[in-house]
Amino acid sequence: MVDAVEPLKARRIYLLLRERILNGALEPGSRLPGELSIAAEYGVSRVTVRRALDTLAIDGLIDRRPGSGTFVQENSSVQPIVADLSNVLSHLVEMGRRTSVRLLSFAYVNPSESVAAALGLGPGERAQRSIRVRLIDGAPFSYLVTHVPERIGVTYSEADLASMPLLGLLERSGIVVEEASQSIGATLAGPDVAEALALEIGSPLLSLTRVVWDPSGQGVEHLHALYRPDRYSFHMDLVRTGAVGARRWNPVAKPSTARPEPKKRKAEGPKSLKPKPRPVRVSNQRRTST
Amino acid sequence: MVDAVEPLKARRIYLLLRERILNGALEPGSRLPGELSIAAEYGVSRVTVRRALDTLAIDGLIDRRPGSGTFVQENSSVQPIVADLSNVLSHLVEMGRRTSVRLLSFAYVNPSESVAAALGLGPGERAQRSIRVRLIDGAPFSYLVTHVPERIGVTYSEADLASMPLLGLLERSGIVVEEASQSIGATLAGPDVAEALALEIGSPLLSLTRVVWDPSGQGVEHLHALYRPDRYSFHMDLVRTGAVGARRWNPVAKPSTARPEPKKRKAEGPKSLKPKPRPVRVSNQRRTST
DNA sequence: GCTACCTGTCTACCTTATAAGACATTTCAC
DNA sequence: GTGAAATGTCTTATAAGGTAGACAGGTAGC
Repeated sequence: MVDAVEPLKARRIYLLLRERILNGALEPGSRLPGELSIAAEYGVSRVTVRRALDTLAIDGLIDRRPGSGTFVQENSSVQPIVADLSNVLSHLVEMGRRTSVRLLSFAYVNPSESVAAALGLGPGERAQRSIRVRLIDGAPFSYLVTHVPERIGVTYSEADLASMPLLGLLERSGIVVEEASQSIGATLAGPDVAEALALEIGSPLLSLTRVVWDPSGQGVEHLHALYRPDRYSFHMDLVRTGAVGARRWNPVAKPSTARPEPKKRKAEGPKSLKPKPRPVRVSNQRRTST
Repeated sequence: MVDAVEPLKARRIYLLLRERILNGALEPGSRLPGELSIAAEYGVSRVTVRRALDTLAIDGLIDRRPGSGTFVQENSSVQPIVADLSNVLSHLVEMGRRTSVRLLSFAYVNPSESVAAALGLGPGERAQRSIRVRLIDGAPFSYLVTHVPERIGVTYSEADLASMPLLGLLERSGIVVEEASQSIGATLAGPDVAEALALEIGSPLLSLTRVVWDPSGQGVEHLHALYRPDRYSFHMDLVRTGAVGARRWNPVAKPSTARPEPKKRKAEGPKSLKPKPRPVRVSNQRRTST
């Protein structure tokens, strides 16, 4: 990694500005505040801001014009892959893009206490741990650490894992996968993950932890996944249900068809991670067709 | 702001050790190598190692015993609030905890292009923008930026917004809220958000963007929410449905009763009864800074 | 042309991180 | 008890990151 290692504050500001540019909060073509304004905003000196801007310029994210200002490059906003939460597995195929997997690690280990508890393993019981990185069009976007009870893990090989989704392997082995529970959070990239995902240390990551059970309530898979938010985000559609006073949102069970591929990409500037500001009338269509 | 942000090498070592602790490579209760050994291992001075260990101690991940050694803490994980995705609004009340709201900003503005597009506003059409911070037991955990079309925003007052949920206000005003679309990602805390959430600049945040429509397909609310992942995370239970070859996950429609927070952590014993795939809370992710 | 504001560049100075030790104190195995 | 090894607490010195300000030169609005 070329790294260039800017010091702390400069790097932090670099990451923050980069984030705002990539997710569209700073619209392409627009002018950044002056270096002195940025310095004041973040409470640092102008030199430090300039170091951050230097790196952004190297990245090709900004265009600095002496006398005029610093501008966000036009093409710098990126549309992340969108994973529909109700259809977690098949979305990648639907996107019609090429994904591949790199298997970083494969071993039988004594799992940590939290993993053992989640899977319902007894003390001393081992688990197969694998670490994989998923790439789309050659670019890594997820870092997956899975634990599977040893007795289940032995039903497939390391080579299998490098070429097939884990859930598919489990089902091929006759494991019935029925229920799962997952939570979503955020964290920062540590050294290993940063390198695997081609990120700077300290970059933000989406974090997903999922435990999968078979019908008997026996844990069959523990997944800890980290996603690059600029390349991957979760999406879901909701409908409002329930009587007045007890209303709540329920997820829409969508058919597993592909989402209409976005044709244009300009200017949408998805605030944070909004995948596609989604044509407003779509809800109309769906409603009438339902 | 207490964090003191260790510098480069110390931070790198902190992150490395932290990762090894969190993913179980360093077993809870076990002793770390001596400070001098660690220093030699990473090629830094002992002072630097000690700084990293200081931070780990503040995080509660290690226990330093003079003369004896440094040990990995047994558990001590902070449980964040858990928001069930299918019941996003009411979970806070269900938790039986006191939440309050601080209204930071309230104004009618010209929305950014992306917000205008999401809400279906015409050019020049204004929107009411409010910025609120939610606190639980006095501790801030979310930063909410909402945009509402001006014609709808005028149906309630600034004081209303400071005391009632926005969706409640909308429904009180006769707006029928029917569909929504949201996506979840991760980002870094900028200066204003960091201050509002009592975080360091550059801390990781969960990001949620939601657009709500009425039955006619007209956008009524655009929400951009940022959550402290150490205090708030999303959770969902899933079931596997569909025929072989077209299987996918579907969310479980749960009754809106409160979930007893599972404090158990051990093997769960005989789980012959399958009906309750109770979420075994996995303390995978931990706060990273603050 | 005048002016205000921007980036580019440089200098001098201060603060902090890191290194490399010395030394005290505690713990634990023997 | 003794001694090895661990953390806690200093010191001194060097390196690196960050600050503050001045100044040159370009650009654009008036």
